[in-house]
Amino acid sequence: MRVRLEDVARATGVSPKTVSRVLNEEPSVKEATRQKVLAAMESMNYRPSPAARGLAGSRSFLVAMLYDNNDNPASTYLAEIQDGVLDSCEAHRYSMMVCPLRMRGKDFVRRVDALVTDHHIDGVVLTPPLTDNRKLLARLQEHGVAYACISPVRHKDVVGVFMDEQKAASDLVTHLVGLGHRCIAHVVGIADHGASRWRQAGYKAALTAAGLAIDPQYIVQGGFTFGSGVVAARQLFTLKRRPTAIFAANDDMAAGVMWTANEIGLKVPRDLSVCGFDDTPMATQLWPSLTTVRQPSREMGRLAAQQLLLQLRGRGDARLVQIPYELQLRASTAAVPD
Amino acid sequence: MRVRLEDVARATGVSPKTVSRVLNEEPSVKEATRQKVLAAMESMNYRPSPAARGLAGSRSFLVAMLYDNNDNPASTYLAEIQDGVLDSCEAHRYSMMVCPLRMRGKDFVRRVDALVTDHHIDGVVLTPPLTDNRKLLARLQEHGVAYACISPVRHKDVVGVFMDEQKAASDLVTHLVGLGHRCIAHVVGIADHGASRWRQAGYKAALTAAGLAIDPQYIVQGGFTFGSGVVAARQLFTLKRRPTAIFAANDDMAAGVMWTANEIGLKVPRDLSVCGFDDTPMATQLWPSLTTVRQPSREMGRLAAQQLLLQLRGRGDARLVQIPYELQLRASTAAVPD
DNA sequence: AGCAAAAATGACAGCGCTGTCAAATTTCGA
DNA sequence: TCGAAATTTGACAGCGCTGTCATTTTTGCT
Repeated sequence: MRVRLEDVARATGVSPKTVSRVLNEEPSVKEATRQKVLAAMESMNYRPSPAARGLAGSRSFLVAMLYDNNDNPASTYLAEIQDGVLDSCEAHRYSMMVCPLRMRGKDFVRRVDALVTDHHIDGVVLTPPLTDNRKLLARLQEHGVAYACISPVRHKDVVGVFMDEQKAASDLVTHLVGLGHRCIAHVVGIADHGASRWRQAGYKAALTAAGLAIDPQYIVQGGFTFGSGVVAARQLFTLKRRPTAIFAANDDMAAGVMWTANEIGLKVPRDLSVCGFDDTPMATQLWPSLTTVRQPSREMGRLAAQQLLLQLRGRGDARLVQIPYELQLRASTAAVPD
Repeated sequence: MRVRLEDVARATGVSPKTVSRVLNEEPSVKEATRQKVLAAMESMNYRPSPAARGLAGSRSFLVAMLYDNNDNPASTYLAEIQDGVLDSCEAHRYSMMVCPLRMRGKDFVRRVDALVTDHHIDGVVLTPPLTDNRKLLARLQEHGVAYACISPVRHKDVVGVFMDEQKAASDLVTHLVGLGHRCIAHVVGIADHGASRWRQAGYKAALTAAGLAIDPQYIVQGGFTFGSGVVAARQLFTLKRRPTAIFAANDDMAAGVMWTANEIGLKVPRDLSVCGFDDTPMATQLWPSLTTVRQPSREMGRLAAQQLLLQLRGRGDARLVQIPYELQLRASTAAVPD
């Protein structure tokens, strides 16, 4: 029925162990032998049994993508990252599991234990805000499970991928300033997310650099959701000196801001400039199309997984890769008229 | 280190095989024994090794969610279904893998072979348009892999979940007629998708029922993407008798239509009513919010997986579940003024 | 009470691979 | 040319569980 390693061994005239060595790319196999075995594997269409490898060996060739689905119900962001991770996994014949975790709740870390123990996971890709959960990281280390992070807050001794979000946010706000805006508000994301911190810091840095004061009234809390953008915008619109531009910490909230602007009859960008962050598909689908910062989620997923696999396969130095950002200046921002 | 089945057996004073029986919910175990074993498992925090179970037994407790990622790059629709499938899997201690498949290309079916053979997959959840790929279904049957379908075209001998999309579309268009619209256009989805066929059929049925003629000019081809909605709308807007309402076969295309309306200065819903289908998150985030049909993707994923597991666990009759639709009448549709 | 049938349990091999360690082969310097 | 070291290969056990089949215990009936 199934072609087993033993079959390949017999066909090649070597021992099963040698075939195993070839399969696992172990060093001490004579080149001629390796070629013979490889050829036999190919022609017999041999495919190793993950179950057997996992059971017998110390590796499972399984990686998991972990995410917090308290704050992230089925977002495009995660779907794209997942696609990227999958890409890298397939390239190296690893399999991927997706594991939503509810970061709130006591059994959160135990879920990880279960996962890791059950499936013998070799490594995980962590998405924010899991990337900086101390307990989680500690637990993974205890289990000897490697991990790569996407946009982690702490960069020390971490492998993965990140973007200079603060600089990007700063550039974006500087662009608003360049358009003549002086009253620029900011809708903050979920408090303890790195993304919120960096984007807010960038906002402040740009204002300061432009010699503008930072008005606490112009900084309102949001939660990365469309709805929270609506709430924040309503609050901002009641201010006596209404902002002429609003920088929302992500596209969803920016969409909420634009929606609210429409609701009260403000015309974007004539009466109000709006910009977001992430460049989700929605950004180009809104009217007017949204000025934002491109964050290539899929590529980030791919790179993070790539670094993780580098580590797992003992192939040289995995590192924290920086990925460039890109401003997307579109129709939702314009010069302030006077 | 790890708690094994044997450890539980020793602690309980029974043979490993009996513990195995309890684990697999086999019938012939005395209730008292079962309870003892269950208690021991619990207190020892025993978790079976999926690798060992897969290797030794005939089941892997693994299901895969298959989708075609040629036409579906990282959509919310799939992400939600995935969430739902995951829900059901976890409820029954099954694991899930996600498997993008490129339906174009020769090795498409071989990818499935690989998947199934490699991981010994017990069953798969199929999403459109995979649900009706004859070759795929045949191959799965050959492999003895059970499957459940989400919105399959053919309903005969199929397990899974579906909605009466034709009726829903018809209701929606009837609603437009009720608002006084007589020139109602339709943007069709990808040609061979069931969704496209049903929605178009519903459109036609509603017009016919209302005694309105079906004008081929008012039916334009789209591809389920925002961009294709834009293209379709531009085409419709050049017509001498411009439609007063456009029913797009999904929300993405409806968003494209609305975007294009904005582009040429048409005000929705004053100058044009627009409606979509699916009720993606975007529907409420557009301005004006989109009239559409609610399709509970997550619930559908959950139900499909549930039926699949019913089948896998030999628990009675899995079937094709019908799920009710729900019209979401929002701000993008209004009475035609005269 | 006694026996056949049914129910419950156990012994044992083996799923397909890898880790350990020993054996065979090759390489290389003197 | 020979021996020690390095390289390459192989034998074998066992990972944690389940399938098969044998054995023991219980049940139901006369």
